[in-house]
This record gives sequence, structure tokens and C-alpha cells, in this order.
Amino acid sequence: MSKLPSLKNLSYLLALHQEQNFNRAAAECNVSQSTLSSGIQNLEEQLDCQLIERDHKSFLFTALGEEIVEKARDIISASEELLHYAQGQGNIMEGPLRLGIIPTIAPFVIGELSKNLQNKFPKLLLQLSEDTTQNLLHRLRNGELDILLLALPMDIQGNQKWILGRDPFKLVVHKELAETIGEPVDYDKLPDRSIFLLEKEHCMTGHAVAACQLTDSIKMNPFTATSLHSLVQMADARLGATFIPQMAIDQGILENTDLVSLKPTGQEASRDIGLVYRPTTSRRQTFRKIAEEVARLLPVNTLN
Amino acid sequence: MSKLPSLKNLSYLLALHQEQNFNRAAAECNVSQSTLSSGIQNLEEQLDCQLIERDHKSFLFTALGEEIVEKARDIISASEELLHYAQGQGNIMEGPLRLGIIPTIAPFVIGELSKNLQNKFPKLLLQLSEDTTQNLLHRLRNGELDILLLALPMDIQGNQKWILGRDPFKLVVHKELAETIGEPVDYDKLPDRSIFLLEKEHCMTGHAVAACQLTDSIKMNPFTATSLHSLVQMADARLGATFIPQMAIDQGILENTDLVSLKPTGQEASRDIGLVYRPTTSRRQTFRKIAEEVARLLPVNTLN
DNA sequence: TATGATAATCGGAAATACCAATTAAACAGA
DNA sequence: TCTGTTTAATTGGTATTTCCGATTATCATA
Repeated sequence: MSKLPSLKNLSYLLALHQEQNFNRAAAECNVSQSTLSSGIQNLEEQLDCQLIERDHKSFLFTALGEEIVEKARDIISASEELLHYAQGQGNIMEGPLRLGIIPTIAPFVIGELSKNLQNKFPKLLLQLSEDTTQNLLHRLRNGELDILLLALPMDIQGNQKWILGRDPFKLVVHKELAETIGEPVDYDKLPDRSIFLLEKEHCMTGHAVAACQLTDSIKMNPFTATSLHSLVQMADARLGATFIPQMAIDQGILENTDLVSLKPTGQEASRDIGLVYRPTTSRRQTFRKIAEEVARLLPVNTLN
Repeated sequence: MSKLPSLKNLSYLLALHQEQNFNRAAAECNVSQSTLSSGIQNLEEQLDCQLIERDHKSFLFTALGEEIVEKARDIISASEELLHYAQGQGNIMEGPLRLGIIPTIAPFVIGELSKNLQNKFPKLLLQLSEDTTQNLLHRLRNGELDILLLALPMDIQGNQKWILGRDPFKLVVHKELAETIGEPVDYDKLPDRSIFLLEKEHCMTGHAVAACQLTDSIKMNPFTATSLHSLVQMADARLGATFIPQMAIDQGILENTDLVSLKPTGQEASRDIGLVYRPTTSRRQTFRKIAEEVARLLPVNTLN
């Protein structure tokens, strides 16, 4: 059996992959450029394969090198996790936890969530990060984040998920318009191009359109907002209607407006809320407790 | 950030856990006893926690130590996997694959399976191991095996599974008895204590009883056999009836006998066949290909 | 043609990993 | 009680590895 690669050399490889430059990577690792350089060569020798193609001045990771980087990342994070776990005397709810949340969920759960986690697990260091689904998935993949709170269905690539609950969509309109529409909503009674949605980077747009059976509807207005709060403002200014998730309404997003919420067409007009994590994680138990805490905050809790 | 533990020291810890003795563990690792001893001390210092309780002559792993061992095992196997992957130039169907199979499945798939794998993936080194479900799960857990081919439903502990397909049960009787019974089988037409089953270590007994709605039946004979071939022999000697899975019949287990197979009571009188693996594995893709190969050999393939 | 940036290489120093031998303790048997 | 055995820890010295600083080689570009 040949010798296992050292974690040190694997971490050199990760740094090099991140920085794409020997000097910067060496600085990152607090070693000299020569050390890092020979570390990489050492690794290539041990693994008996070419990780980077050298081009005298620059270099490029080989396909195999990229794959090794992926695997190395898992190994390094598992080792870091072991270290933290041991140093925390086996307390799984201790130390940093990097949670990514999409913008159409974050404002409506992070307040309550961090308060509850702080109470129950005072040694847990929750680090929140708000970003689009695609960016979050990328950051989960490269080890920048530990778990993601996303809206589903969604292609979560190679990752794993727990469905925590459902979040119904409501059609939100000015109260003067509400009477002419009725429940469940008949979209035909709305003027053309009077439904405002978020820009397409937000997965909520697709979810709302699908869940409320609005596909290709002439009713949609091509203008797109960047936050739910903007949509609320626009509806309140009688520019049209919009879809708002129940969790936002529960958090009082319609307070101090003249808006009312109606049940949209489609018997399951809702999005699923799920927690997504790397399949290779060794912190399932920790994540599970987080899942339970988040699920308790959702309009409909379906965590089994 | 404190320094990561070295893979070397982690492997010392694993060996010590396995051998429960410093000298033997050191021999296992091809190092001296003193090296291993200081390696462990070193590790405890780095992790800043007590892994074993020393008692001057002997020692005992602490609870935390046991948990660290689990995590260390995952890290070491991921590292070994990375090494093999790299050395195989990224070919995931290369190198050793340790597959555990229960005795009521093994004889009826391994022939075809190893032939097919040999053809498709000539560099794959399939290492088969036949054992009871409980033993296999234990050996999967401690890293001795990579994947298990089991009959389900079954408590697979913390592991993950794919259901590959179904394997129907057939009631097997001597042909002279068959006419008096009819299909689907009316157990009342069988004499009391005339159904023979495997000893209870074999999960098939429970599966057959449940699937064929035989719970607590007076029809069962308390004698238990240790293999399906014994059951066939007994039925052929007109001692009674028995249940045999379809895959065994397909492989000709009834050839050269005077037995016939009847469809038993219970509309889904079958067991599921599944592949079980550690949730922390980094070889899902490899396992998936194995799953596909196995599924093709089953009487009913349900792998999605 | 110089200049600056890059990664590889080289030689020596520092850190470490390792072993053999020894010690210390516990135990079993005479 | 004495003795030999088994156990893990300790010690001291050696071999190996790791790391750094300096240097080199190559290229882009000013």
C-alpha cells in the first residue's frame, strides 16, 4: 500500500486551486513559495498523477487535478470538523456553522432563528450569508458554506436535502381591487400585465408561476423587482397584483399597507422549504437539529 | 486555527481501536510501540482532549475517543479513496471494491455479477464477502466493507440505500402435493408444521413470513435449515413445503428435483433487494454503477 | 534589451518521526 | 513473597522530513 497523501499537502493544493498562483497560495498557507511548490510536486509523486499542467510561466489544473481538489476539500473539511468536535469535547452544537439563505426566505426567518439557536445552543456560532440559489450552491460546493436554506423543487446537483415544510403563496392586491376578484382567484378579472414578479435570478418567480398555474400568462408584467418589499410597494401603489409567500405575510410585510391577500388558483399553491447539504458531510446530526429549528418557524411544518 | 491532526496519527488511533493493544497496533502499522504510543499522545494534545483512559497496565477508549475513531475512519477511507482514484487516473471503476452479500442472495447473483463486472470494468477488483445482515452492517460500519447487498426492509442504522428491485417468494412443494393445494396457495390445505424455514439469523425467514402472511401460523415447522439448498432437499424428500425466492429458482435451484413452485398468498409476496453504503462515502458514482449491474440481474428491476 | 513576475531548484538548518533500550507498573504463578 | 511476563510510557540518539532563503530559468512586456 502506498503512503497516504498528507493533509498539509492537500491543503496546499486547495489553496493553489483557490488562488491560481503559487505565491499567493503560499502566503495563504503561511509557508514559503518553495515549500508550497515542492508540496505540490510531492503530492503529484505520491498520487502518481499529474495534477497541474505547467507552462513555464503559468499553470492549469488538469481535469483529474480538479477532481482531486473536490475530494481533498471533503477530506480537509472532515478533518477540521473532527478537530472542532474534539476540541468542543464532543458537543455537536458548538463552533462555526455557515448557513446560506436565499433572499426570499432570509428576512422572514433569520430573526427568530438566530434568537432560538442562541438560546438553545449558546456555543454555536451562526454565520449567515444571503445569496441566490445558484451562488449558494456554488459556495456550498467549494466548502465556503456548510448548509443552505432553499426553496424547492430545485436542481440541487449532487447534494442532499431535507424538506422542512411548505410556504403557501398568496396573491396580494390593493383592498379596493380585492372585491372584484374573489377567492379562489380568477386571473381573468385582473388587467393584462398587472402581475408583478421578482427578476428571474430569484427562484421564487418560477415557483410562484408554476404553483399558481400562471405559465406564459399575458397577465404578467415584464417589469421585475429585486425584493419582495418592492413588490409590496408596487402593489400598494395600485400598479397591480403580486405573489407574496405566507412567511413574509406572517412577519408583517403587509402591515401599514392597504393590501389584502387572496388564495391563488392551484390547490397546492406553495413552495417547499428545504435544507441542503453536501452528501459527504460528517455533520448530519448538527444539521438535523438546525432543520428542526427552522421547520418550527415555517407556515406548514412537514419535517418527519 | 490549530493544526489539523495528521492522517498518520489518525491511522494509529484506528489500529489501536481495532487491536485494543499498543504492541499489536504498532505491528499493524509497521512502526514501533513507542512511535505509536507517542503518536496517540500527540493526537490527544493536538485535539486537546482525552481519547483513552489509561490505567497503568491497560486502557479504555473514552466515549469521545470512540466518536473520534468513527470520524477518523471516514477521513482515512476518503483519503485512501482519493489515492486510489488518482493512481487509477480518475477511473472510478478501478481498484478494490469490497462487497458484502447475505447468504440468501449471494449464490444466485455472484456468478453472473462478477462475470459482467469483469467484462465491463476489467480493472475493478471485486472482493466478495458472505455473511449475515447484522455482521455485514457491523463490518460496513468499521470500514471493513464498502457496500452491502441486502434484503429489505431492514434497519440499516445510519446508512443509506438504493432499492434495486424485488424478488418474489414462491411456495415450493413436491409435485404430488401441488395439485391438492392450488393457486394462490391455501395454507389450510397443508398439514400442520409442514412449512420449513431457515434459522432466524437469516433475514429471509422474517421477510417470507411477513410477505406471505404466515405470522404465527401453526403450519410452520420448528426445525430450521441453514441454507436454501437444504430447504430444497427437505421439500424434495416430501418432508413438507418451503419458501424459495424467485432468483434462486431462476438460477435452477429446483433442477433435478420433483418440486414445483406455487404463487403464495399475499399480493406482494416478495422481498426488496437493496444496496447499502455509508452516508459518508465518496464513492457514490462507483456504487451506482454496481447498483445498475445488480439490478439487471433481479427478477423485478425497480432501480429508477 | 532591461524589467518584473512567475515557478522550479538547491543547500542547509530546523523540526519531527522513529527506533531500541529502558523503566514502571500490574499481574500471574511458584 | 519472589519472579517472570506483559503492559504502556519514557528516554536519548539517529534518520528523515520539512521548510526557508537564495538562486535560477522562463516568459511577457515595457
